[in-house]
Amino acid sequence: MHINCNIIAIEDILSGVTYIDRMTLEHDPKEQYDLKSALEELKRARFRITEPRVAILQALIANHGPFTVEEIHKLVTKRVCDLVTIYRCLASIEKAGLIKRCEFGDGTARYELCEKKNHHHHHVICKSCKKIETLDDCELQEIDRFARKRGFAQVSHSLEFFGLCPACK
Amino acid sequence: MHINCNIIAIEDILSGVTYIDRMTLEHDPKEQYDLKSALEELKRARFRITEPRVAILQALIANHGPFTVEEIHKLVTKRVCDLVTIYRCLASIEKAGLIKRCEFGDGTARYELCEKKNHHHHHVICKSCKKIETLDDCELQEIDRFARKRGFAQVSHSLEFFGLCPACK
DNA sequence: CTACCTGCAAAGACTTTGCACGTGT
DNA sequence: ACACGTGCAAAGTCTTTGCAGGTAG
Repeated sequence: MHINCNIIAIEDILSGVTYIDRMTLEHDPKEQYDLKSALEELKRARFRITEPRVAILQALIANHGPFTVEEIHKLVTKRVCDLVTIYRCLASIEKAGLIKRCEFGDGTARYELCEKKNHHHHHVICKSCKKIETLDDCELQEIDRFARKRGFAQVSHSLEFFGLCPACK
Repeated sequence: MHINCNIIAIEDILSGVTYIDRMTLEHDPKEQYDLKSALEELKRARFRITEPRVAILQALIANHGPFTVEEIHKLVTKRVCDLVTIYRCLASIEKAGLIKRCEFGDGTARYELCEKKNHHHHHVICKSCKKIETLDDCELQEIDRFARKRGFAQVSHSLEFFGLCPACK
């Protein structure tokens, strides 16, 4: 298959978009998937390697999200595929365990690349400019005990912080 | 104004609805608003006391949520007002600080009565039966420090747990 | 070759908005 | 009296689904 590398610079696309902070785009990639290993994961999960899927993975590897479906569609250049295909591909890629769907209470889902060995983190969202920052090493590994104490199994959680970022204060 | 007390028993309405656990309906009401003080709050926030608003508050006082807009509409009996009015009333009542909007990542907002003096809590949601339980006294009062360390002000957070409840295990 | 994937169009679910009429204060 | 609230209808936003044609393995 010929992979048409239609990924364009996120700065060009998102110019004027305030709620994605440039800061978050530079992210320590030490645990991130590269394209090769991501495609291997996709294959292992019995999904086919198609141009839209490769383009989405490239976009999410090159730019640190989370991004809405629309944003991802713009990132891969609308020419690559239809918006509906982005929805469907994101669903498959999520099933393969490569990306994670986040909800921040604004009624729109966002996706971001998982890190290898499933190291998870939380977000801080500015109430004013909507910038999303990532909290690494949040020291909350044991937080699920609150649910386990209630007899729940297979516990996971979603934790998002909202506030005014230094610039908006 | 004549307040038509059209609230009917939640058991009658929600019969067969699995995702609202009966358990959560019996909730220690020590810090809950009663109708009188809730209406006073509404008045203080410059909102008018209307039949739909009274009915919604009665429903939320009598039944421990969180509930979707549709569920609240059923709780107050569809006769009281249109679904659109429920949306608008919930927005006003939330602005008055009496109820809280929650999002659990299924694309549907839910509302629940606040407790007086703003004592907040978190939820545990069963991945299988979708039952929502409330975690009181979660010992996480200091959790906002994670965001404050990043220079954020006016920090709040949303924390939801997902897992398999004892019955579904 | 065949099951899986995609494009296009349409529908679905939830929520918001416009406007005329009604009501609380 | 008049600003605020409501009903009905319509539109808006995000997401899912159906079906015919296309493609990876």
